[in-house]
Amino acid sequence: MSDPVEQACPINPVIDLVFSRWTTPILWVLDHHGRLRFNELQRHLPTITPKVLTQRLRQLERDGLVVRTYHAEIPPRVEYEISDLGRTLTPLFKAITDWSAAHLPAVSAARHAYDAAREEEEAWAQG
Amino acid sequence: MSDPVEQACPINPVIDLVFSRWTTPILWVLDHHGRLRFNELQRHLPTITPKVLTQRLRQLERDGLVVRTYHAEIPPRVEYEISDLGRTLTPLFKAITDWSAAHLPAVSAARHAYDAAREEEEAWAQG
DNA sequence: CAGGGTACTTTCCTATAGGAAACCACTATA
DNA sequence: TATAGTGGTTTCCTATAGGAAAGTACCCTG
Repeated sequence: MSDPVEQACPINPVIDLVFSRWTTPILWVLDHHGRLRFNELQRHLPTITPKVLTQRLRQLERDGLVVRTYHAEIPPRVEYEISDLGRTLTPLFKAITDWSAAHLPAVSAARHAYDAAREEEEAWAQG
Repeated sequence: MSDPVEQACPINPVIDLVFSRWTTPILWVLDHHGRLRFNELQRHLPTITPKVLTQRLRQLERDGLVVRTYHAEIPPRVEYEISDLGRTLTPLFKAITDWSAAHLPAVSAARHAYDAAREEEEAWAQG
């Protein structure tokens, strides 16, 4: 509570936790496909590198959002799945996708309007 | 839709929009204090630099989440307020703070457990 | 005439995240 | 014998975000 930013905005800690780069895609995939092995996950996230995938999975495991199961077979097999705690995020994700469906077009329109206005200003300044 | 990551996770565009660094604190402050001037905003976000504040405000304005009103007085006066579109995020923010209140302690506990397990492993490997 | 307030902009610097590519030990398969 | 597949690790490199500090143009106040 000593951090004034967190004092001003209680959402911040959740952002670091859930909405940092690659964490939501990983959770999303695990939430929709069940337990997956490392390479299966990689196939679902085609542009992620193994290094970063490992990093994010470790972080998610440490935060209790993902469960890692190591099978000491030959060859070794590792499975990742979303935890019960991770599953409590599902309604949040739904709320976000709903907002997205409802309001992203408006954002897009706002951007176009803003850019058009700026262009007009520039043309006016020149002509 | 050509980006495979966005295909895998419809939440991603919203993250770029709303949950990138400083944007939620700014929206949060504007949502709770109404229209504010540049320096007032700065006072509410004590650690933000003017450069970054300007950058984020421009971005939020472009995305239609914040309205900037310029008063051509002397000295000039500028006011920022959350837009109607920005206000549609309020229930989302509430959902996130609710989740935070309910589940952040579990995350914290998971971290401690993970760290403790790692320490134990190391001690076992050494002794 | 110095100093302060407004809303920024500009310059410079640095820390870090993240990507590319190679590597690792092991085994089954061809 | 060579190749592929397992789940990563290691090294190196770079782009960019973001911070610090100073500057800007204008005016008012003392």
